[in-house]
Amino acid sequence: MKKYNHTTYAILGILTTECRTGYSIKRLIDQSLNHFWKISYGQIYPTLKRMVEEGLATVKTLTEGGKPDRHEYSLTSKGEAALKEWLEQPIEQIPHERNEVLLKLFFGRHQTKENTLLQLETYKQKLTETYETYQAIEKMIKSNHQHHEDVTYWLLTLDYGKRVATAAMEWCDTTRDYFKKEEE
Amino acid sequence: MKKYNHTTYAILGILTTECRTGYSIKRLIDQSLNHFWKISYGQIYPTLKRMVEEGLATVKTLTEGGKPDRHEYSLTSKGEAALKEWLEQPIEQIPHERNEVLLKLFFGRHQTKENTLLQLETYKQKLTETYETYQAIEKMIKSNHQHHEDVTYWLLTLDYGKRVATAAMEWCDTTRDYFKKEEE
DNA sequence: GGAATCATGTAAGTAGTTACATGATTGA
DNA sequence: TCAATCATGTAACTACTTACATGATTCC
Repeated sequence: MKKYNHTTYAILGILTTECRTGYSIKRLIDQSLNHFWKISYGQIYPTLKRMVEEGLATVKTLTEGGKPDRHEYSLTSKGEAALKEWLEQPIEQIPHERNEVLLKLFFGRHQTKENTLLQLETYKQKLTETYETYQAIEKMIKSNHQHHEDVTYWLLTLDYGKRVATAAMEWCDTTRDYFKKEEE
Repeated sequence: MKKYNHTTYAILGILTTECRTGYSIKRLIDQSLNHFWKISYGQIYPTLKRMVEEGLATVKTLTEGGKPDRHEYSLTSKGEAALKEWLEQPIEQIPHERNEVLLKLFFGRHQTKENTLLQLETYKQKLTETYETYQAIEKMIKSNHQHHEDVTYWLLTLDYGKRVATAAMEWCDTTRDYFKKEEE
């Protein structure tokens, strides 16, 4: 079967929920997948168009006076099959993260200790905020039972985010202590 | 001061080591930064060219019969200043990882349990390999004392990679157990 | 009255990958 | 003799972001 890009698969998956428009797809991503998958309108709208051309989805245009036309997308059986096929495919590569903090630390010899410590503080601060966002999302998902069939899976992805963030925060602490000890 | 892209800063940093050519920059990245920063020749060569145009580096061309000309790059004081300035800048955003395994799990309702378990197994397998690679890099860095001034920093970035990989592996185990229990 | 939400999309630009092209030397 | 290493680079392509443009409704 033909291969599509990641954005297409992400949208195929989202169209299995009750999200039907580009706008609501964006909202779902921002609210629930944002910790491991971001996407912009500049990708969503052209991708939706292409998906219809490819026969993965159909579109119904609802015209209302004044407002822009509302485009409601639905999966075709071809779309469903493509999603299933992708889900069954084991991943080829683990994601390679690009980490700016580590890049700066890598060249740490050219910085002052104070600056390195500041970088670590900032990073930990951001990680803490991220962690709190995860907890907020978790709360929201749990209280909003509309999609109860998906909830378990969604929470598992959040658990991943929390664990990784925790490990990163612990690294920040250990590394900070290391530099503090060196200062003495 | 003018802002440059991440690739430029990465290369500025590497030019503080004894790497002087596009080829050896690529090698250093593959051997030591690969766990959080990848880069291809298609980026390195055009970036080096631009860096010379911008006055961040100078180039000396060494012609030898037969072989392609060897281009040796050196930082200018402007280049050093740009690197220092970037190092002092605290990061604005933590890296947003795109994780295909999580994306598939997010739509796990449309998969069989067996398939989800298989995905987790594959992911854990890859993480294990990654972890082992980190240990191999660590060994290599420790035994190769040429760059001893940088070694501490390089090892810290590896520690990060190991911790995060460990957390991810633990998540794999917990999640697997969760699905195994459900099966009963 | 003004911000937020709903709703669409495009154009220009940046970033990055992959495949291709070339060819000498060194070591097993 | 064959693979690996050294060494350069470009062209085509894919992916993604940001800024822009439009405008009604709803809530504070």
